[in-house]
Amino acid sequence: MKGVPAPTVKRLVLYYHYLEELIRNEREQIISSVELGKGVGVSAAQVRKDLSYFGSLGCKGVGYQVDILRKQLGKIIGFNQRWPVVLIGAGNLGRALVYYEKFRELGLEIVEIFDCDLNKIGNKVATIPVRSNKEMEELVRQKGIKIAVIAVPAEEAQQVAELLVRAGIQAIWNFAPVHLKLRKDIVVIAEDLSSGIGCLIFNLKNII
Amino acid sequence: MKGVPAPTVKRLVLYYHYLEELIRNEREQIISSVELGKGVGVSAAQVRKDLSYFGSLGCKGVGYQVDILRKQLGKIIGFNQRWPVVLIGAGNLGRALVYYEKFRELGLEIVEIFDCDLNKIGNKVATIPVRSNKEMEELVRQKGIKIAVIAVPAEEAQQVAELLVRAGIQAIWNFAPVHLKLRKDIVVIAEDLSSGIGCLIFNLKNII
DNA sequence: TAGATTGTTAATCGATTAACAATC
DNA sequence: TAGATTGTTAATCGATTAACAATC
Repeated sequence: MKGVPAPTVKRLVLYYHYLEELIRNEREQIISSVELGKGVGVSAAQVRKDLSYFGSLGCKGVGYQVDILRKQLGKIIGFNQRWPVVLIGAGNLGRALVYYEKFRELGLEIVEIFDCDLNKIGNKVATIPVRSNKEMEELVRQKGIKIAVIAVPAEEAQQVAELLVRAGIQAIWNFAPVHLKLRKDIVVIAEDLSSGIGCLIFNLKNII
Repeated sequence: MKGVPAPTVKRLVLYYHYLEELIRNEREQIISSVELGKGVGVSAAQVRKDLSYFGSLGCKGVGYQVDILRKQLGKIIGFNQRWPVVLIGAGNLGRALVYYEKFRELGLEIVEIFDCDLNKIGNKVATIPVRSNKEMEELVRQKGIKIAVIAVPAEEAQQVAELLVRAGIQAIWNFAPVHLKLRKDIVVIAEDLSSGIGCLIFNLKNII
């Protein structure tokens, strides 16, 4: 699965959601690249190209079978497995993520929460106790957890990330607006909300 | 400001944050494109190219003056103004956004919250009362608000968006994992967290 | 003057789009 | 068979990188 462009992976998720919605609403059994493209705001050629990275998922002259394609995309992306996850940072954002339903539906399950704030340690978020960062390394290693979510302030993110990598974490979903300097083989997804704010304001300013 | 690539705008925000951090830590007064690039994980050529869209912000043979560049970027992006914002959806994600400090620091201020859930209407989030969606159109129009944040379930997003546009909203920050079909002149920033999850899992699966 | 670094142009790279043969 | 639609190749487009003249 090397050689798949990053934008393609993002769109696979959009296709997946759209197909899910079709299934929920019991719409058509078959969908064409034109319809799927319209549904997610992408050209039909783009849809076909994206899907073609993973083999022949459709049927020439017919289209794609909705339920099968959904299942295949789930498998391709990895939504079909359960991934235990640690969350670092039990602030507002971190707590919201714990309660975020979609998270679990897609296979990510927060199983441990860590924070360095003594006022938060010992509290529970939903059913999960907030533990001290000092316990993190041992627990992550012991449970063999591979994925971490960083929801700490920008100043702490790099330090926390290094600790996570030392503990054996291989993929990080980073909500702090900083570039993490880590080993090349660590997967880092930057989910910086302020870049979204920036694009929003910039574009608005320039149409008004 | 037309012709600026979208990836460039995202990076401007990174530069802005990095410069802020330098200022907070009272580091150097001057920074080169090489250093700035290293700081945010981008090539020096990329930094210079990005900045060059907005004129000559540096000094040949010297570099960029940190505090001045920060201020200029703030102005270019639009972080120097205050933008009143409405939030639709007072669920976990919506409430977290209300408490999200960065938000206000960058100029976005949530001034109204709407929801269609009778159990939520009338409650307060921080100091802001949750109102019925039915009051939205009038209040948005009356206050002349231009920016909305959609934090409702996927099924409701399109409908809410149409209502917002009717009320005069010009830019939407959309957290629902759906493509909004709206007039071309409406700015829509898709902040779909599940696409982040997808990229994370996909990439992890393919290195293991 | 010598060294450093910008701003910009040209070259490269990669992603998107268009077109069409294959085939249901 | 005629119509529809995929999968794929080639053409286009746009963004990134490399190179270098300008200049502090």
